[in-house]
Amino acid sequence: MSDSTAGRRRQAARNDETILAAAREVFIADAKAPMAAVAERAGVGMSALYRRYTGKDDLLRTLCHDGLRLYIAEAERAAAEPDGWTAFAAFLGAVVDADVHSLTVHLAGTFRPTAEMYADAVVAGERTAALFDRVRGALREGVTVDDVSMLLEMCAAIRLPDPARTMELRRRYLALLLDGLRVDGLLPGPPPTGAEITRRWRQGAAEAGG
Amino acid sequence: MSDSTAGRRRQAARNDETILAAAREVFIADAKAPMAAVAERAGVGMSALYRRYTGKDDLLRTLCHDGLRLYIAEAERAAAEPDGWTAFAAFLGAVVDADVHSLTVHLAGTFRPTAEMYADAVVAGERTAALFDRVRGALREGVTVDDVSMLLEMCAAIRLPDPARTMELRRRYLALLLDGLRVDGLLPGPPPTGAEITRRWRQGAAEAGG
DNA sequence: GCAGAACGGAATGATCCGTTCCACTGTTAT
DNA sequence: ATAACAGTGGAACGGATCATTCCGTTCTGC
Repeated sequence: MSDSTAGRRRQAARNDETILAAAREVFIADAKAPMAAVAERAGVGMSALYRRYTGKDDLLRTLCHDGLRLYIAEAERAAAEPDGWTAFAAFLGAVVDADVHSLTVHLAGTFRPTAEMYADAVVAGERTAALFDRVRGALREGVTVDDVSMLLEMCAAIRLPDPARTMELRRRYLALLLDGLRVDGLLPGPPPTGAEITRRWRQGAAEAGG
Repeated sequence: MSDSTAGRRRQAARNDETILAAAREVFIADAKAPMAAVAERAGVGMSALYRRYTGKDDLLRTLCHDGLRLYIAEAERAAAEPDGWTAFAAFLGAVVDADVHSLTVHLAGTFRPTAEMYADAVVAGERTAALFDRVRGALREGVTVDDVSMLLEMCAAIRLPDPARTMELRRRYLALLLDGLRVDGLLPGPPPTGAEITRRWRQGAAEAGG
């Protein structure tokens, strides 16, 4: 084999990446897209998909897990930042930009999560909490780390046909939310509970709304 | 006919309301719910639905138009309030509580809108602008009325299995957003354009994200 | 009683989609 | 060379989901 540029092996290796990237794009744009859409976007046939993944579940799980790992990686990268608020804001910005939410929460519930994925979800929660603790003093009373999940959800709801414009607007409203977090005064209603947040990771959570 | 309580006519008249209410509940919970789900929720058969509406489109259009009218009604009710900020906040609260967004924006694009609906959408925009103008002075620089649509979209994204809890949390984050609107300082990125907002009312806007 | 409005719910027909299958193409090892 | 095969494209299959229609029934208004 060595390095023949157009070898079958080479093509296959390149397809590994191509397919994953195509799947990410397609499922970020529409969580319920058909497998054929992924094949078309990647410019490959169905066989190329099913040779690599045992089924749609498998592909979705992979994508979701990758998103989770990205989330953790961004949290750890941000943690290195000396200023707590900068770290917190940069982390949220990165997560919003990468549309991690569409890759994780919106895909979870579609398949049975791995034990490993569940463990990583726990880690993600811990990393978030660590960043959150560093800014707690700057935030208004009564705000909890579980509120952060909801803020991310809200940002993910901003969705326009143009991805670049979507990112721009999400940043705009993320800034608005972050400013809101530092205003004085109690917010109405109890914050979300941990159970309300993690429920999404259990299988069977029906998609609602469209 | 007159007033016999259990007459077929009476039952039919009551079904008019029952079906509409059931449809509202069902389609708020899931914009893509099947007609059978509406029938079941209403406790009627399919015939009762198709006797009243020529098809699913017709029912959806009716629901959507009702939502639009509710939006306008709430805007006009709020306009009577002497204090501008109170009016603005009360209006947004009412719209969020009624989940008007799920009834209008999320349903639009599923069918071809009536000319009358389009006209009402314009009126809705005017009423919103009128309320907005009264608070513009209190808001941070660069915020436009089109931002308001996006804030409503963000609130609508908060969605839990329990409707009461959903309302509670939406109120919480609406308060956060409103506070954020009054912080000093420019927000990043240009605000949404009117075209970006009204695009949803034209037919063919594919649902994205799930 | 009778004509028919109103109804419940099963049957229909179309569409969509995950998955499988098969013929084909280059590659590799002998 | 050439056999054996990994890798592939894309058509075909089978199940599921739905909007809509249809038919037999019930009850009202006269």
